[in-house]
Amino acid sequence: MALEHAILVSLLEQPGSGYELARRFERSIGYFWTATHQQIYRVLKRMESDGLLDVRDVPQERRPDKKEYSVAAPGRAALSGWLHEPIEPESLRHDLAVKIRGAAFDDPAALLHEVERHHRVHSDRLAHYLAGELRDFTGPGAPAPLDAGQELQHVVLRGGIAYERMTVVWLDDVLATLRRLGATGPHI
Amino acid sequence: MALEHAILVSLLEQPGSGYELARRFERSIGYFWTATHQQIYRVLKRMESDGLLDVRDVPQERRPDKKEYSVAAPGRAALSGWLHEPIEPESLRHDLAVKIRGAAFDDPAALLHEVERHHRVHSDRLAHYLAGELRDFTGPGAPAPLDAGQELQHVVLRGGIAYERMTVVWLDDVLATLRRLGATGPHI
DNA sequence: GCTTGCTATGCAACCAGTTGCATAGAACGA
DNA sequence: TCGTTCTATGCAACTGGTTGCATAGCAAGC
Repeated sequence: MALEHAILVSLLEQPGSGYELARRFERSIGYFWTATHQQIYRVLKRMESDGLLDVRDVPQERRPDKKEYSVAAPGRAALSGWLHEPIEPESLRHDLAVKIRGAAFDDPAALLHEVERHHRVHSDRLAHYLAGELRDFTGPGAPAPLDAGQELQHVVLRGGIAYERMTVVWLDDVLATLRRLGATGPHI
Repeated sequence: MALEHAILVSLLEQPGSGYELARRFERSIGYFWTATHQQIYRVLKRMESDGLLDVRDVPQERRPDKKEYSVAAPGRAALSGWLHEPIEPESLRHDLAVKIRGAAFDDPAALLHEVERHHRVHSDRLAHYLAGELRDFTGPGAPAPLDAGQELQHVVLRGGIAYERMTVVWLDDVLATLRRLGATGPHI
């Protein structure tokens, strides 16, 4: 269950509430792990009752109070244990690829709009990541030299950038292929 | 539920038994979707009772009999309907990236073996995909010209190749970063 | 004769994650 | 004043997927 571990890493980097975690999962952590707020609240509750996390009620002005979570010693130990366990290299779950192969049994050209939409989303993500890299790591306002944590965050972000760049190039290839098939003849 | 659709695509490309599907999911379809045999048998049963698939008992010599599934008309219609629906661009679920960020709170150098192992797995997958491409699409024994279905299978395979190639390059980057951190000083 | 491995199918229990819904105070704009 | 958005938390029901286990025939090798 890697959500637990992703939460431990995120809370070690910076303690925060469930709501704040959910927003982080839409941004930086979300580069490589996603979670909804429901899932996060549930797991936080379980982790706290398991003694992995500490909670602190934080009254706030002009907005609802929040519960700030931080990592307790057993949480840190649990993360460390996980880090020393081997994990399976992940495999893809790529719906769009299923669709592309399925298009052979339908109209390939009908997929064009869908693929173009995915192309836009991945281009946007790439631009977003590149802006983040400039802001946090390579731009003039970035800290230099980076500490170990920042170096590791940067190399993970470079992975996200490489993934989005690769995906955009591949989707160009897919679009060209679909157009070629649509132009040269009917489908099966 | 994309497993249903992946099964429909696979059975349209070639009818087969649950066991054969499971092996395909370890190979070509598994480039972009994974499933265990238990999951496949269960879904096949449901799809058949929903009328999406036809079954045929096939007695075999020298090995147990099998049930050969093929796509019925409603199954084809269901696939077509899904192809015309938009889907969400997928997001990553990358455990290793969580580990890498987590290494800041442990010993970065301890991750080296793990990352090297992943590097080997992805290098092997890349070699495997490239061999498949040569065999089925670009080598001397490959059909030419390709039909629409083969063109689409090829473009999906090119996606898998691009993914593995990108991953191998990124893991080189990760290894260099971990070694640099291990060499220059202690962790947090 | 025994073990190992391959083909072939399946059940049962569990777990992670999604979807839909609910609540509630405060700010903000039409 | 009314609807919308943002912060903040949560429950309940469901679904998709994993894990562990079971069965059974046949082939190959020791």
